[in-house]
Amino acid sequence: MKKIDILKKLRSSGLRPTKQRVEIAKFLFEREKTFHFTVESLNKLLTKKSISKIALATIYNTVHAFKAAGHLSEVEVRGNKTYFDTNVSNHHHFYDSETAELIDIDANDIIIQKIPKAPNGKKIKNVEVFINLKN
Amino acid sequence: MKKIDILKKLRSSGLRPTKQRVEIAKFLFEREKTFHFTVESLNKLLTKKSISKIALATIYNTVHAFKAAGHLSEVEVRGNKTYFDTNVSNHHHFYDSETAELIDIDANDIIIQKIPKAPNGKKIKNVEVFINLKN
DNA sequence: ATCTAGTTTATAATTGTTCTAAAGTGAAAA
DNA sequence: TTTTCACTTTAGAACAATTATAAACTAGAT
Ligand SMILES: [Mn+2]
Ligand SMILES: [Mn+2]
Ligand SMILES: [Zn+2]
Ligand SMILES: [Zn+2]
Repeated sequence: MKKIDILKKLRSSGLRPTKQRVEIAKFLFEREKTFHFTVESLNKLLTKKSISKIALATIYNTVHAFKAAGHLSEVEVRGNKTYFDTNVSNHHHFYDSETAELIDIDANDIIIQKIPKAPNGKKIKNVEVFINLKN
Repeated sequence: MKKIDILKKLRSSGLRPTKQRVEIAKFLFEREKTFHFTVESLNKLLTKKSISKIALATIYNTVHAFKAAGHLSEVEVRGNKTYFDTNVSNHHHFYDSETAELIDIDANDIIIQKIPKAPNGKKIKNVEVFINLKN
């Protein structure tokens, strides 16, 4: 992902491209593979990597803005930390509880044959499959 | 579920059947349908229902003991509260984010036709399907 | 009845997250 | 340029969920 795309991504989220936001955005989006993270882990990685320290509140704010703009999604994982995902397409996950690591599964790699109908007046918004792993 | 079963359930968990634990256990297990709850919601319901007040720490302790003994399971729901489930069999859920309500789906009501193989050396422990609802 | 390990409880501590309000910054107007 | 002002960052406070602590309190064995 190019620098110009990072700036586009920020502006399209209604975010001014400040030093901190650019740094966060580059860290999140300039990579080949999906990145799954918690705010805590992101903060640690950013602290390790960058010269300038970014306040935790700024990381929360920026991550939430990206989520609101649809550039990040939230993944549910047991425990009380919130996991985010740079893959915003409809997909599924393996979860390795040993390493607390998520692995993407492409939506096409899981086919559900039979599914119950939604209850009284409700509709199905989406279906998430979560595959727990063991050794 | 009979009183005798409640006592059995407690003893089988290595828990002495104290007044508080019996009260919690009866509230959780003496019902027809699955019960999904958070510690907060359970605490409110118990406070409303029973004469004696049970300390929050006791509720946490008891719920965790039941979970450890396999009498309760944990369900992952977006947000930072932990959800518990009296249904400990392998099953799936509808989730209505409007009402923050979980609805059980029998394991047999979902058939997965295609599933990717587990990564390097890992095995599949279980598969959880989470169906988000909308209106 | 006595003893003891297990239990309950109020409260403190910890953890993850959100809020606040003061200081900082930058693009555009004057 | 300087000024302006809305937007940002930040440290720390506040808040919410959970876990730890340690003193008072049983239940059940002796
Ligand atoms: Mn979670
Ligand atoms: Mn959760
Ligand atoms: Zn993912
Ligand atoms: Zn359930």
